[in-house]
Amino acid sequence: MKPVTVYDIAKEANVSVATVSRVLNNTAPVKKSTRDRIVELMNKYQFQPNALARSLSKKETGMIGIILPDITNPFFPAVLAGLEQEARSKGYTFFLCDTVSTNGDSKEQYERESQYLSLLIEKQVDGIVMIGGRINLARPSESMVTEVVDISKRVPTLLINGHLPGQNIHSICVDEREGGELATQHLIDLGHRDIGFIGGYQSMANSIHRVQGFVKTMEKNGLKVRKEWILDGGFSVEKGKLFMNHLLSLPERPTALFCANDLVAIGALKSAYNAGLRVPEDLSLVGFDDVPYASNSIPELTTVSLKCYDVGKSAAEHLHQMITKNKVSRKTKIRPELVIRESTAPPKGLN
Amino acid sequence: MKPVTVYDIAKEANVSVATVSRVLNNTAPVKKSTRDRIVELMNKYQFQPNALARSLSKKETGMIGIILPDITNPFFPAVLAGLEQEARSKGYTFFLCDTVSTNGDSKEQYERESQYLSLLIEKQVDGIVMIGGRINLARPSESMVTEVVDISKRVPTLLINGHLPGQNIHSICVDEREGGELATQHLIDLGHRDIGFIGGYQSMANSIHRVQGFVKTMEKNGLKVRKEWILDGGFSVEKGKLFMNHLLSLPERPTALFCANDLVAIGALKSAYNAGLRVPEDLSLVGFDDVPYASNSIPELTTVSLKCYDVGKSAAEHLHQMITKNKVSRKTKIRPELVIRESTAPPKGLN
DNA sequence: AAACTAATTGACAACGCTTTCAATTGTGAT
DNA sequence: ATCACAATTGAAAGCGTTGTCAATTAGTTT
Repeated sequence: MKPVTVYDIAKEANVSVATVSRVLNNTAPVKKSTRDRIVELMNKYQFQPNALARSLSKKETGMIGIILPDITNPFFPAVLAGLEQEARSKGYTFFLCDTVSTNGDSKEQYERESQYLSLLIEKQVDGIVMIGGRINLARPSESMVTEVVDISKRVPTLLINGHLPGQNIHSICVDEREGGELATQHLIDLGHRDIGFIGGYQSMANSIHRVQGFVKTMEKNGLKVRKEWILDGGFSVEKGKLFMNHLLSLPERPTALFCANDLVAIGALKSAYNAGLRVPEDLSLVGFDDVPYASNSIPELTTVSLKCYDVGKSAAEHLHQMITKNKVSRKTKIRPELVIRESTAPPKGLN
Repeated sequence: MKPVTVYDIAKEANVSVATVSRVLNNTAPVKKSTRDRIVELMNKYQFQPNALARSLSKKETGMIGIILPDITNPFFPAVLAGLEQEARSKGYTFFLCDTVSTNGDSKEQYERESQYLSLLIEKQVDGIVMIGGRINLARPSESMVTEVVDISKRVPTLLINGHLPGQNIHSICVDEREGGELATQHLIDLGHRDIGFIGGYQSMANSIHRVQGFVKTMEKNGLKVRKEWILDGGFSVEKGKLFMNHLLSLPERPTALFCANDLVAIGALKSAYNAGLRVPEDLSLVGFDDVPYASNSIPELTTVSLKCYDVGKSAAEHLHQMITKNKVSRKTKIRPELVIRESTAPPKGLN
C-alpha cells in the first residue's frame, strides 16, 4: 500500500537511486539496457515521483499562486482562463486563493489576503499573482503595502490591474482611464449630454480611474458633470438596481449611464426595465469589463472590454519571464477596447 | 537572502531543531523562557516554515485538488465557492485543475484530466474532487474509469454530480432526474401540453437524466413527447440560440421549453426575443442549475436549483471525513429545488 | 596489449522539517 | 542528602528526491 519510491525501483533494478533519477529526468545518459529495465519497473509499479521531495531538493515547485477576491464574480474566471491556459503550457500549476468572506466584510478579506500570502510563501510557490483586493485600493494601509512588498522580494510577484502607492512592483494592467474616456466619448458621440456614472467604490483605484476618464471626457466636450448623477458603492447587480432606482426617483434624469462594470449595468438594466424604460431607446447603458454576461443580456451590453483573457495570458507570460529571471519591463499596459452592442443609441429627442 | 530555517533558529537560540519544531507545532511542552526566546527569533527573522519539507515529513499536505472542465462556466465557480469556503475553514488549500482545451476538443480534455490526475498524485494532495468531464459521461471508456478507480485507491476521491459505471466511488450529487420532473411538472401544471427539451449531450449522464425526468413526467401526465422537439448538442448560450432557431423554423412549435441548463435557456431566450416572441407570454422557459445568470436575465429565469453552493459545501465536508478516515456513506444526495421566477406562465390559449 | 578518453554508474550529502528515544535537568518527598 | 518521577531537551533517523564527485566499465588508438 505504500507508494513505491525511487529507492524501491533502484533496488529491484540493481542500480543506485542516482541512476533511477537520471532516467526519470533525462538528466544524463544511461545505458539503453538499464534504462529499459528501469522504465519497465516504473510502469510495473505505476511509479509516480513524489513532487514534494523533488521540489524540496530542486528548490522549485512549478506552482504559481493566485490571490483573488471572489471566484464567483465572472470577471475573475475570465482572466483566470487566460492565465491558466498560458501558464499550463509553460508547465506551471495552480494554487487558488479566494479571499472572499462569507459576510462580505472587507477587513476580513484583507486579513485573508495576508494569510494566503504567508501560506504561498510556505508552500514555496514559484510565483504569485494578485488581482483585485488590496492592490485595487486607492489608499491601502501601510502594513498592507509593506506586506506585499516584502513578499515580492522573496518571490516573483505580479499585480493584475492594480498597484501599490509608492512602490514599483511588476504589474500588468489595462488603462482604466482610457476605458472611461472611450465609453464616455461614445455616449457623447451618440448625442448624449446628460450622462451619469454609477457603481464602483470611491476607495478603489479602478473606480476612481474610470470616473476620471468619464469626467475628463465630459469636460473636454464642454459638458457638465452632475454630482447627483454619480453614484458609487458597489460592483454587483444588486447595487446596480439600487443605483438605478435612486436615479429614477430624481426629478431630472440622465439619458445615458456609464456603469462601473457590467454587473452594475445589468442591474441598472433590470431596474430600468421594471420601471418601464426601454434600453437603449429611453436610456443608453454602457458597461465595463466585457464579461460573458455583457453579450448575453437583452439588449446586449455596449461595454469597454478589458480583454480579460489577454490580460490573463500576458500575466502568465510576464510572470514566467520573472521566474526564469529574464528581464521584463516592470509594467505592461494593455489598451481597453470599446465594444459597441445594443444598449446604446442616440437620446430620444434626437431622432 | 536565503530563507531562514529551523536550523538557523535553533543555532541562534542554542537549542536543537527538535525544540524549535516543538514550539512551531505546539507538539510538546517547552519551558516558557526558551519558548519565548525562540518565538522572538522567529519574528525577528520572519521565519516561515517550508511546507514542502513539513509535508514530506508528515505525509500530509493539506491540499485538495479539484478537477473541473471549465472555470469560465459559471456553474463551476458557484460550487467552487461553497467548496472553498468550507474547505478553508477546515484548513485545506486548493489546487485548481482546469481541463478546458482551447479548441474545445473533448478528447484533449479527457487527456488533460489524466495528466492532472497523475499530477495531483505526485503533488501528494490529501484529496481529490472531480466535477464534470469524464465522470459525467454515460459511457466512459474502460481506461477512463480504471484510471480514476486506481487513483481513488491511493487518495480519497470524491465525485460531484458524477459517477463511474460499475464502480462505487464516493460521490455527492443532486438528483437530476427529480429536477427534470420538477421542471416538467411545473410547466404542465401551468397548462402546457406542448413541451420541448433542448440542450445537453446524449452522451452525458446529467443530460440523459434530465431528459428522463422530462419524459417520465410527460408520460405520467398522459402527454406526448415529440422527438422533433428534443434537441441536444451543447450546454452553451450559443447552442441555446441555435436550438431555438431551429425550433422556430418548425411548422409546429412547443409552447414551453425545458432547457438542459441556464445557459441554454438564456440562448433560447435571446433567439426567441429576436424572433419577436415574448417570454413568458408566447413561450415559457425553464432552465437548470440556477447559476447567477438565471436571476439576472430579463425576464428572470424559472429554473431548477442545483444548489451549487450547498453541493460544494457538502463535498468539502464529505471529503474531509474521508481524509480523516471517519466513515461516511459512499453516496450523498441533495435534492434539487424548483425556483419559480418570471420566465414561465400559462400558455397563451389558456388565458 | 598498454594507455587513454568517453560513457556509465554509485555513494552520499543535501533539501528543511518531524518524530522517536534517550538523556538531562528540576522537583518535591523522604 | 537521596530517590522517584515529571518536565525539558537533544541526537539522530527518517521523508523521497536531486546533484556532485569519484569510481568503474567500455571503447579507441597506437
